[in-house]
Amino acid sequence: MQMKITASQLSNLLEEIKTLMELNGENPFKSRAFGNAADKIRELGDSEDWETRTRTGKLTELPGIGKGIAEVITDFVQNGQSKVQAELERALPEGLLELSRVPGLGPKKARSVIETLGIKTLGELEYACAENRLATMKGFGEKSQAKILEGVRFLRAGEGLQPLPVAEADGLLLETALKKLAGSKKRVELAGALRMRREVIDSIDFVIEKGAVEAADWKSKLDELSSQRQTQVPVRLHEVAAKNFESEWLKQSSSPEHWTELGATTGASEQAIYESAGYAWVPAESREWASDLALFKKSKPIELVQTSDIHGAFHFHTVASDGALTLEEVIQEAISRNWKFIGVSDHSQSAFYAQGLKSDALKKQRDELEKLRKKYPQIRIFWGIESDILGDGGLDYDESTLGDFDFVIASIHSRFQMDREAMTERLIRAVENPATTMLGHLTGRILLGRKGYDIDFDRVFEACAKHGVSIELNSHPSRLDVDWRHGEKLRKLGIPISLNPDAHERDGFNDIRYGVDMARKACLPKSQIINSWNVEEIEKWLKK
DNA sequence: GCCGTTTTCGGCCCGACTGTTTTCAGTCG
Repeated sequence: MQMKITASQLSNLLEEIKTLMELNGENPFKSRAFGNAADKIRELGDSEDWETRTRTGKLTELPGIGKGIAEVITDFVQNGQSKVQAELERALPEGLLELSRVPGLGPKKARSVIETLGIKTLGELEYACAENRLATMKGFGEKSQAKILEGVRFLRAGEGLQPLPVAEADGLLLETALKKLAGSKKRVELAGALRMRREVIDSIDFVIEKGAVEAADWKSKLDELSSQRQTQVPVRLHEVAAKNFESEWLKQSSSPEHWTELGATTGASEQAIYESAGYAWVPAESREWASDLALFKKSKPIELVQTSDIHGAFHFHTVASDGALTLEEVIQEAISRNWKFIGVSDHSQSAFYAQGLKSDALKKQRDELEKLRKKYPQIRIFWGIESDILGDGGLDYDESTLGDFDFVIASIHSRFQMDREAMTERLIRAVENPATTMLGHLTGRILLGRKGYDIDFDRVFEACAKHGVSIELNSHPSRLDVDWRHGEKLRKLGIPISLNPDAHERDGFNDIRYGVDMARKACLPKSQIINSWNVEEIEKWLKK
């Protein structure tokens, strides 16, 4: 069966080849070339017809794609697999791919662990750490062993777990298949963690009407779909009689705490069940804490933000630092979404790894921005910077440079290893800086990849409230940081929350929907979400 | 591997940190 070739298939392939080359110790510039080509393809997306471009030999017209990479792509498009990728995989020592995922273990050290200790799996590595065998190896010691052990435990906890967007794609695939099997007479609905928009998904749940599908049919359908699925997240079907469908659907789309707190169990619809208990309908994503239910009292339910309330957003990177779009392209994309405002913020000078902007680059961007403001009067363009928070809590430019921006996002990008007290002080100092508008990705966590650093949230939140500093809800699905679980504190302190895509490419604009999901999970009122404010309100707030 | 040119080679982003070492390799962002 011929499947349409998508940009994400191709960029994933090239990205994987890049990783395999790194692990194989290839020339770093060569592997980077594959990474660059992957970025380019992702950036162009499916506006390109990749099959036609491949067939007609026009791949090399794209910058970053030369003869070599065009051959790899052609091979993949024609044969559905890549010889280069297969060869690289063959050349790789067993276990290297898995072990190199551990924070602190790069290609060199992972290889050394495999060769010296004969370790091939995370489980073996964990055991070797417990046995103190790593610490005795050349180039390793007590501390690196402890760090690696922590990394292994963190990764193992993530097995069978997937980030929301990845599991969501599987969920849609399965939902379509299930509904087709069930036909129009029997109901099938998505429930569980996916319907609740949890940031990490541990199972894909459906509530189905009794007799909707035969177990054997579903099993063979699942087998058939397994090659198209991107995850091994377990799938669960909850079968229920038609008369109890709504109540079961509600139960399977709520936390146990929420379900218990609600108390009511029967009704013709979810809405009716909530109403009979004195509440307005609660969206599934907001059914987490028992105490949040009170926010939905029928007399005066909380108004949550929705995607249609989003008039704009802050935190976009451009080609001036590590983004893929030019300043003008970012603005045009915002306009195409009917946004009323956009806040661009490239990296600051200390962010070498991301080509942070030095003073001449700042001036250049500012001049360009002035021209674009005239050219696109239909949108308010805020000029900002994502300033690194330095080790001592200071920001990255002098006071007068910082004063030129409309807004400043203060973020930590280095020195993650500080203890709780030092990190808390560092953040508070950044909050106290009069130039700071908002705190970026508060804990630096990478979901399923890296724990955030430990801070005293209460103290940081209180400092934000005191100094009128907003907190970013970084909407990249691997961050979703600040965590929605802090919703009650943020609500009580009334700290303005900014749903920031932190976009480095066109696709990143879409991530804001995950920010909306998390804001709804946090039960933050719409009025607290900066993106829903009109331009005058934002300008007034920024002036303060 | 890609690119660009003063074109067929040489450069491609690089600084900080960590833990190890006893002057630096490896990892990270």
